[in-house]
Amino acid sequence: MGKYIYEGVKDFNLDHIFDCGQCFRWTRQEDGSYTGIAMGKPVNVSLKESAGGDPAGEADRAGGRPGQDGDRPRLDLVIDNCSKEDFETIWKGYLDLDRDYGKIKETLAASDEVMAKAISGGEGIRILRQELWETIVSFIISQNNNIPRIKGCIENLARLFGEPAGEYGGVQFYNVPSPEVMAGLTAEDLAPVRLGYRAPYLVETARQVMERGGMDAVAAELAAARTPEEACEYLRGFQGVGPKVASCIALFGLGRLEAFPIDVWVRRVMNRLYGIDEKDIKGMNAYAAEHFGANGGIAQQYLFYYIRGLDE
DNA sequence: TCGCAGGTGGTCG
DNA sequence: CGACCACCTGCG
Repeated sequence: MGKYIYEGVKDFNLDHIFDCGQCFRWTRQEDGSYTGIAMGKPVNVSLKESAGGDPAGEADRAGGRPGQDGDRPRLDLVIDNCSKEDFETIWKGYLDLDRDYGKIKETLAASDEVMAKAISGGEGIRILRQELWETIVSFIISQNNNIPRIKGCIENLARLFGEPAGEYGGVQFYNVPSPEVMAGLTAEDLAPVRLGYRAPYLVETARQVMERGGMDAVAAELAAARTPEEACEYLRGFQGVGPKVASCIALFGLGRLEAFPIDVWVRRVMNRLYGIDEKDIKGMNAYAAEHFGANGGIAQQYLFYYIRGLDE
């Protein structure tokens, strides 16, 4: 399979998207592209600048007017190992390409001065629309853990217990094992994955999914939830899923863009930039609901990327 | 060595 | 309820 090229992509930065903690199965290559797997398809994603002078993103960052092309530089998105059909059915949705992030950024920046600054640090973020089960597994693993180890655990889990998903660049890829498979395992079986105390959480959650009729049934119940709070309440019924993990699943696995996951980084940034007490989770949720509204999850990503940039 | 890393579950008061 | 605290593991 060859390359698929999506011409004229805007508000799209590979590092902002794949290195902001929302996903764990993508690896940065030496050339700045990312190789990874989603929906059982391994691909490489890169950007190519077509003719034009200015550095990418400047026009948008300064509050550029959408709809005006002018002599703005054009950026093409290149997906290698991707057919036109795969692009239409998988990657367009996964990469959230149909959403107008320029407009969202304008809205967020207009209502909040701090956010205007945060956006300029991660202006190319997009919320990936990830698979539900993989998102549940990933964020249960993420608790009290660091990103390199989270990635390692997920790779181990896929390699040792998942189905082969084809090869790319000389590397064999594997899918995260299904709830059916994981429900049949024990925490002991999972020892080589090095999940620590999270292993029994995953096994129990897989069993709970099966008890509820499998992943499709769970997804249907979650789709019926009117609000992200309702979805989170349901998700918190799973072992190892607390408020933060539930919120991440709602945002990244269900596409509930209002969800506003509050982790240690967001707590820090909300305290440092808005003066809200670090323990006042309720206050932070209220602030997000009022100022960020339907775009809470996207705002959270800008804040997250921003504070990480400040600390590094 | 010991603390810490994108929290959660269990136990108290 | 809200405030603690242990917890697998690997790294600095």
